[in-house]
Amino acid sequence: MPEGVEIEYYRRAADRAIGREIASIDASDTWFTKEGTTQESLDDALVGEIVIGTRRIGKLLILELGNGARLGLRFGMTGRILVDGKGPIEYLEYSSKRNETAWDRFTMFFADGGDLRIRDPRRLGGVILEPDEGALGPDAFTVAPKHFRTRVAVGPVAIKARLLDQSRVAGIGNLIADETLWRSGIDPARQAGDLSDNEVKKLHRHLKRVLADFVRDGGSHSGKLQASRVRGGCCPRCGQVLDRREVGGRTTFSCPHHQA
DNA sequence: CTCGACTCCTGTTAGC
DNA sequence: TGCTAACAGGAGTCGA
Repeated sequence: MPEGVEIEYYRRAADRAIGREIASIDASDTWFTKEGTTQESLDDALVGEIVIGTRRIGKLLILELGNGARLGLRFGMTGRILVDGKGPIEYLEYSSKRNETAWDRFTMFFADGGDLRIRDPRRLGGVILEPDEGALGPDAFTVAPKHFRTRVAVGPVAIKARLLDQSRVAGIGNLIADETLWRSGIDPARQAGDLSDNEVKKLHRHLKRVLADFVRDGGSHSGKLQASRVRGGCCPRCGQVLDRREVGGRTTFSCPHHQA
């Protein structure tokens, strides 16, 4: 469930790596290194270098190194970041509440004795040297209304599927999408291109509010809809039993009464 | 190019 | 009690 909101927390945590020298890398889980990245390529590019910055595009966290190298970190659905043993999030919705060092899939050891690691029970995350940032759309936190309209509100695809498409706008996951559509009063299955100008504006406005609320309240599980995202759950606004469907390949909850 | 269907990963939980 | 099957969702691949 880490969505753009959680990755922003992770990025802030990763800021604690800035200024520190990388002594060694453990990328021995070869499933976790993606797109040709290997233990050897990481050793060559990173060991002895200093972390000089962090960035985030959608759900992709990027560490910038003194030699110009970039390291991309992905967290899948259950991945957490730990810096010097501490993480910004204790446990994730839909993930284990246990903490097992066996779930550490990637570790960056610093010369000062600390480390940065990804703890991911389900191994859906990954590590990519020089990730392709061009494949991602503009970040959901900063996307302008104009870009939101031209990239998202087009075509016959369900609006929810569009919101989840990282190449359109990056950072929206299942919970942010459901909460935003619920607040906007828009049915997730509506064709993206059929939304009125007013609905598109409303959607964009609510997206920004949802992101701000989720950052303030602790994560993507902190929405008003979240407690009702269970079979038989009722709409917090009108009390109707929520629809549970699959839209855009994801479990989707929506109110049959006020989302049209 | 677009888009739905399928696949991957594995801990948790519902149900028999 | 112990087992199995369904479920969770991010993201890549494939074929129409």
